[in-house]
Amino acid sequence: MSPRTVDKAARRKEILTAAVRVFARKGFAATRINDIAAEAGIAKGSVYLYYDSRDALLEAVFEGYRAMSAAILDRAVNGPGPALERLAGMVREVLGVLVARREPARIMVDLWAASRDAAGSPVDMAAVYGDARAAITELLRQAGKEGVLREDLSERHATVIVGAIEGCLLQCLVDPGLPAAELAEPIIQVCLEGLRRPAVHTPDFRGYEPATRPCP
Amino acid sequence: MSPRTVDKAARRKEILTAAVRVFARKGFAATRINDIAAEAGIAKGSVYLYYDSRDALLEAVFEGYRAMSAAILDRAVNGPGPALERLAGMVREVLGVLVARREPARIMVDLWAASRDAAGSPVDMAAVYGDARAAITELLRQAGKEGVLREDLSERHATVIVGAIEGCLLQCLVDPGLPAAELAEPIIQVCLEGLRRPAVHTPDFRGYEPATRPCP
DNA sequence: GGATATTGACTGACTGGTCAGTCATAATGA
DNA sequence: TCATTATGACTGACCAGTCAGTCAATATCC
Repeated sequence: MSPRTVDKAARRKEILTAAVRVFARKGFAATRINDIAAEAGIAKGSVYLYYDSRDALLEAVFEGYRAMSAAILDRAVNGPGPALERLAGMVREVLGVLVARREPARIMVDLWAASRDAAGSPVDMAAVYGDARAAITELLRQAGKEGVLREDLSERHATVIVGAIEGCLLQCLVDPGLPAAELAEPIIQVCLEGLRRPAVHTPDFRGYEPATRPCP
Repeated sequence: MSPRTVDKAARRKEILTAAVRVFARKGFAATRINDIAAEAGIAKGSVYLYYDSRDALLEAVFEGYRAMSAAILDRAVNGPGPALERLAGMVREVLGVLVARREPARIMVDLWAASRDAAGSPVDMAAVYGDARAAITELLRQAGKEGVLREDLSERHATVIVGAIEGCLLQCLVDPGLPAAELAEPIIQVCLEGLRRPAVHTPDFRGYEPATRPCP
């Protein structure tokens, strides 16, 4: 190589990219530092010139994921247009990412498991889910202002929406036969129809109140 | 006769119970056979008198979970009463199990990750999710017969419901601050309201058709 | 009863292998 | 030359699984 002329930041990124590829292929637990070094085309010792430890590498992978997640949420919360359309768009985007690049999502499961190990784990899944809940709670607040929601909503409902998205992702990961792309619309249908302001006339026609619109 | 006989099956179960406790406490990856032996109050070597390997123990834990899961689903599918009420009851039961005994669910995440490792893993999460989807698809079919559902439903919607339940479970596991018990009703609200036959009068009052019920 | 033999559940030190992380040495360009 | 970067053999810790040996409970015989 060319000592003194290497771009440290670029090299760090190369290693990180290699690590993501190997993690996705073999799973975090089964990945050896040697595998990552080989994937990056360098020696094992060199990995340690750029990352202090295996855990530091894990943390970097996690941060990359979290940044991607945060970007998607941010665009949904602060974007233009009606809030519910942004929510629907976000669901489509998340499922789309899964279809386009399975690695990030696949790795998340390993991170999940890895985070269980030590108390001082660098991977804080609670924060990731917390961010997602906060974003969707905000979207629901915006939609509420727009007057398109039922009025008995709480943050619990945001939890359910986050859960529906995450749960569908997991199923798609476990079972590659599931059509991830085609789940976006059912998710939107189930969630949003359940969130829209109920019709004055309830679905089963009990409680029909003709007096609210007197006949001419 | 044999000089001394122990109840092999009972001892197997003791070890399994100990394993579940340790897995729940430390996570599967971080659990040593020694830990399990200590928890069961026996020596390490004795564990191998009852289970061939660490993986065999993992498989037994998984089968126990799957049996519990299957029992809940079976009761919902074949129980008495309207299908949607059984569906709602099942959601309450699943969340209730999480509240009462966090271990089984917690372990599932580890099993999830463990299943990623080898191709010949004893843990088949795809089958677990597949069973759940099949059960809920059947519940929706029953509910459809009862005439209480929208008519454009597919198995995809069952996937969303499974996902919502599973996703909420995960969030509760990661973040013990979340009130698992209080999520059952929001899940039911979001899912079922999204599934019921839409009112003739759409929520935004466009398409209002007073002619359907003529004034006296 | 009690002396002796038999059984098999149980033990834990040991083995063989794995792997994260280290460091002495080499290579390279300024 | 010399500072910087790269290397890969090496180390020490760790752990799943083994197996030769222990011992308490039972069986059998006198």
